[in-house]
Amino acid sequence: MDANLAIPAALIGDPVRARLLLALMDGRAYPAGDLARGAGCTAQSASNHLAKLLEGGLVLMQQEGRHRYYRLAGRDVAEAVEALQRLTPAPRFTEAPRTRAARQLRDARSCYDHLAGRLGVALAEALEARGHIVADPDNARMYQVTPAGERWFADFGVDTAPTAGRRIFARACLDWTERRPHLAGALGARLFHRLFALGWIARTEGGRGLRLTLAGVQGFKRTLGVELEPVEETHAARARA
Amino acid sequence: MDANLAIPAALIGDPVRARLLLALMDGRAYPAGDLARGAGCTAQSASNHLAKLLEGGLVLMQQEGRHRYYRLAGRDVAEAVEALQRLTPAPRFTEAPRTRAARQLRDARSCYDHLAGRLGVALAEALEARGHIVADPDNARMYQVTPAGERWFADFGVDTAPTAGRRIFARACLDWTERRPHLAGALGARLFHRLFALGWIARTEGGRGLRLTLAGVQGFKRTLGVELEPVEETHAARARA
DNA sequence: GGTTTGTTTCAGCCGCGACTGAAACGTCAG
DNA sequence: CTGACGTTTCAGTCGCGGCTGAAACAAACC
Repeated sequence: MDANLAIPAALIGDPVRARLLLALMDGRAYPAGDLARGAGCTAQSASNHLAKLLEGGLVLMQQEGRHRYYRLAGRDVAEAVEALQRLTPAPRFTEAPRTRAARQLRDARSCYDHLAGRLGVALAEALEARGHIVADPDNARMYQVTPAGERWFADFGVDTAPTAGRRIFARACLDWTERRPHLAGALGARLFHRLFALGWIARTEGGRGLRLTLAGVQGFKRTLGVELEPVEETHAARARA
Repeated sequence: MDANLAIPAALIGDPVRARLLLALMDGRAYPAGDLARGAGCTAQSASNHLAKLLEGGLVLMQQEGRHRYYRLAGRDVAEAVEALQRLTPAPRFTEAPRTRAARQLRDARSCYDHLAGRLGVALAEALEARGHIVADPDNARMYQVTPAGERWFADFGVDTAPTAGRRIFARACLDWTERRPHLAGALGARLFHRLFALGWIARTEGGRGLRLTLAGVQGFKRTLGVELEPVEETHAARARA
């Protein structure tokens, strides 16, 4: 009956730790140094904070050679972070992010195990516009897959059979930058992996974000009739090309 | 892109503020002094903390004479608190709460706008055992209402029409003390109000909890065939009777 | 083996924020 | 008006916890 929820809340309540957790929100595992850079703090500081997060059970760690990879402890942690994000006031007249990396992150990123950012929102809205998914009238946080949508997903190579793990199937996850929903849940995760397998999206070089490839631009145009712009590449990647 | 989720998290991260928020989790409004007593802190301390919660937008305040009533700012706040509660380690071999008030709270309480505690879990399990609701196979956090359930709810005086507000209809809310789901969402809220209107449950005197009345014991036996024990009354209420 | 890199540990400093007692303020009752 | 009550404000103290630089430690590379 005690207020032990204050423990995880206080862990998330430190700005540096919050940034570390946000950097981990894509569900992947990163070495401590990368996270320190991503959170904009020194290595000692990150190490200290990550140790606290580890002890608090919010992250997991596995040692791999001389690297220590940290990742979110589970979906519950990601959902708590999202729930807290929803309590922040919406940035109504926000300016465009200055750095290219920040812009990439706004444009397209992975959110634990599905697609997020402007691309994620655009995809969900395209699917909805084409009648493949509809917002659940009873539940603002869910999509329903229409019969036409079932066929589209099947053609696209995404299984729409209910999940065995009793996981939310087609969740409408409120995008933290766009403040509009994108497709999450088991269906969102499957679609994300399929897009990856098709080469329509790719991890950005060094960055935390995702990149819509030229194949993706053409693919989305063909299958959904939606015009998207390829995400700008980094200097390094452009130089190499 | 900044980590402003740290602000609400830090607000919840203080043990006293967390207790204040837990005391408000039933969704009702309480004067500051009551909350101070409930959280076990001085009036000054509570006032200070409540001012911070107010500024952070986690609670709302309305002045009524010389009282200032505080209540949760909305469902989002309650859901964030619940999400954080899920990150706390489950008390596996917890001892029975010592005080009568704490025991009442464990037995039956309201969780923002629906029934929780042992009674809430027992009710959800009875509804599930009778086949009125089933756990959604695709979504661990949702119930589905069966055709038989539709009839039962209608007979009981609870409307099962989808909600206009696009709110989650039959949510399975993980009970924080029992660690098992109870019925939440719009359907849970309607059922809660109906139970209240029928006089099957009542607010405890002075406490934060709920009381299963004798009418409730008989009613649950008759309509669901489930044997429940009336929640013990307080000394004061017993003396008055 | 020596060096470099990734990461943690340690000790010290420093500042934010929570707690306390006293006092002020507003409202209601007589 | 006076007193009581609920609540907030203020000033002061104090301790927890984050930051920093230096050093230790471990693994990999030459």
